Amino acid sequence: MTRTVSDSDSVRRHNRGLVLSALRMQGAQSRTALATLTGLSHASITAIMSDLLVQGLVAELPAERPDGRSRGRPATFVNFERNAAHAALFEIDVNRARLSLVDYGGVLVDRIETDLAPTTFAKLAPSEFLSDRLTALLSRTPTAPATLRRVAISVQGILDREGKGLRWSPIQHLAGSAFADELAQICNLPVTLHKRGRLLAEGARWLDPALHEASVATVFIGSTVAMGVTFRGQIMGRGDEGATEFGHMNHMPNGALCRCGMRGCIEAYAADYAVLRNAYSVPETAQPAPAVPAQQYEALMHRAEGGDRAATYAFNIAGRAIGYGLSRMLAIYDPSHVLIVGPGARALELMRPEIDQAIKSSLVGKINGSPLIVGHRDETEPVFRGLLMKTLNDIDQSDFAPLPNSERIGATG
Amino acid sequence: MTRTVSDSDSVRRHNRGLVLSALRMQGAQSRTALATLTGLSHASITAIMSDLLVQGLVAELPAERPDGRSRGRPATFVNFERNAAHAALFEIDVNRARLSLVDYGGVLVDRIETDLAPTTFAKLAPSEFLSDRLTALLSRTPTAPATLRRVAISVQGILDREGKGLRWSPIQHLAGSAFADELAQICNLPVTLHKRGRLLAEGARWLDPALHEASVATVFIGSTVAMGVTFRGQIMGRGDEGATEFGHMNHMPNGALCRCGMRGCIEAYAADYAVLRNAYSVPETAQPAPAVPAQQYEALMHRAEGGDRAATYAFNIAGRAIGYGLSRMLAIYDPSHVLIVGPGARALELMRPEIDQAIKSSLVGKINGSPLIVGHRDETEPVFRGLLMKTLNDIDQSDFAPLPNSERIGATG
DNA sequence: GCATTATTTTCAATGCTCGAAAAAAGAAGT
DNA sequence: ACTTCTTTTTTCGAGCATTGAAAATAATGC
Repeated sequence: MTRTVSDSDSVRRHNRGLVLSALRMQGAQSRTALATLTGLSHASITAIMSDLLVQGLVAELPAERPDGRSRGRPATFVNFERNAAHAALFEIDVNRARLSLVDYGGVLVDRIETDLAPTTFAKLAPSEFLSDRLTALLSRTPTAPATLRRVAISVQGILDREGKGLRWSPIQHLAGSAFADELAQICNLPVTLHKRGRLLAEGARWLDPALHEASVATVFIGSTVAMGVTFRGQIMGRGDEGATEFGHMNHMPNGALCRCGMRGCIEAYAADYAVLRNAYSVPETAQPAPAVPAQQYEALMHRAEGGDRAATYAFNIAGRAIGYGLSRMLAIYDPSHVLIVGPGARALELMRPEIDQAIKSSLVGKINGSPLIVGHRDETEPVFRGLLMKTLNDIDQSDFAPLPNSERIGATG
Repeated sequence: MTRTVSDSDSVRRHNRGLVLSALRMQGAQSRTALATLTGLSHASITAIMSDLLVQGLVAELPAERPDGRSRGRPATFVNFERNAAHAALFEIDVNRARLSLVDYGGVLVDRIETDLAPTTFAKLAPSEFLSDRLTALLSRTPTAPATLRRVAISVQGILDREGKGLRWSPIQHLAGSAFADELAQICNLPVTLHKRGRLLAEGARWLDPALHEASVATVFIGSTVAMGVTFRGQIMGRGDEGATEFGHMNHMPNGALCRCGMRGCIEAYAADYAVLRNAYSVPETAQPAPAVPAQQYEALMHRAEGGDRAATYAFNIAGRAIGYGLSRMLAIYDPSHVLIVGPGARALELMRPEIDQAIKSSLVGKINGSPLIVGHRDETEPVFRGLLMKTLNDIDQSDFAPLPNSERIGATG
């Protein structure tokens, strides 16, 4: 038990949340449309909507449609009031950090990019770096600081069980620092930490409406291998924040050396550096290259597509590792779709035969059939999109779903 | 969106559910205790309770405690009315079927066991077999048929995505038959199908109150290898009914021959027949033994405990397969506890070193640390317990949570 | 027998939802 | 230009479940 709520105020709160997420998902809507989307009565929509309008969270759009051909009273559309809130979104990668300012309507307002060196965080405390970047960004948009409600950070690595810090990260000198909490102290705002793979799953939901309620595993293949999983539209993984660690799932006991220092990880067979290593017959126990230029990886794909034996072999190995990883995942959880994103998505067809075969060699894959495996171009946008939508959704539900203008809620008798 | 409810009746429904599950979990309680357990007000408990009493779902216990020393008005305890409902629970195993009649209080009323031959379901349609057994059971308890509300069936194998039928099963001639639906037709009752591994997880929740809200992977090791997983008290796996297929997760590409016909499954290294095969240096591609007598398996454990090389080796191999399986699972989902049950639980200490090492060789295992792995004696009871509690809970929530004595619910305006 | 103590019920108030009817705002027809 | 039609949105009256506080209940202790 334990959880339990007073349930009464929670109904209203829940319904507000329903309205907000309908708007979030479908964009500007008329009240009538919202009633059918949420299943609430028109009367309730009117009530909830007038609250939202008073609070300035949504605004009525100016009447449009001068193009005739609508019979009755024209609908007035409502949508998010863009200035109702802002969020700052960090995407921290191995060699780059990107900070985006977005408004409550989900529109990108401003953006700063910063290169990262392996030593950056050795010299400068991560929280200082972040607050510095944040200050720089905010100074350029005078109106934003007042309405900034969240700082969200995308990172790679393994989060602790509370999702508060990194236990391990491929980004040098980042693990072990409580930078999220520190930044929250400094800027006095909620700071949330998100595993990149998880945001991939969140982003995939918004890429294609058909996937929004489906069960999807989104696999990123590039300089790392990552995965995020949704189950009927819900993000899976431990906690709200933990996430799957597909890239470092073991593929072969005592196998190839991975960047993480362990051996036999899927990443050590399928990431760009692994393909490179195998294409050039470098021993699989050799230290992984620190970074692989995009052109070099692309060139390998071309060679393989052109029939080059060594390159083809390397992609076969990669496909095999991905395939067995998927087949092992299918044993625990089987999605209807697998989305391959990132630079490696372009090499999907080179890997597909081995992937298919690996899946077919497992009982679940054979019996239930393989999920639909599709590649998706967009390399980095799914992560940004995921971060954006997750953060806005969080503001909707946590900040704006309660607040019925007076403070005490519920029956007072 | 899409789901959405009218919310209003759903509040009442939800709170009734809260009361019922508090009772289910904690046993007989006073109203005051229920108020604190559910977080509802005393007034609401009174209202809900009087409904439940009128409907005959719960009953007040006769005042007890003649032993003095209680100051104020003595509490009257309420508990489930045992005859409010009955459920019939089938546990179908490879060589045995067990049918139990239980009442709404969770008490075992009657039980029939039947041996199964590999040809049983070739000669007799599964649904006929089941309805025959059911008739036999019900004929012995005249009062039960009237209040029978559910038939629940535990099976092994792979369920289809809807959880309506078996796609594959180690039980001969069972897959492909729509016996659940057919039985539902015959006896005109809801018939639910449950994967055994999943019930294991359900059962584990009830074994130890501390585990009820924890994240636990329960692994059965015996003639098969199965797993069920809970996440903060919620059963995981696809759908409500699908489940994890740990035993047939691939361990080694192209590895040992499994009973399922595939190669390299964990089961093919860790089930009793696999240990036997390895202990006697039978090639791992040899056809698995159809059944291993319990004594023979026990004897192997004794030999290994006594230091016998071949037996120790076999259990090491088993531990390795289990360990890598767990390590791979940890990448996707990491529970705080792993419960090992079944005959193989007795061999846990023989396997533990290899399990530990496999987990430590993966990044997540190394960084986050190994979950707490404990063995649990009870061989078969967790499954029964899981089937029992899941079915009763289902009756609570689905049948008894609505029904506010008149039919139309909600505001009527 | 009366005060004390703990459990349970009663009571009045509150706030949410809903359905139906009314109002609003144009388009179409004459 | 005015009425009729159509669709959207608001208003209104009612029902329900919840809650906190107060009252009732049922023993024990002195």
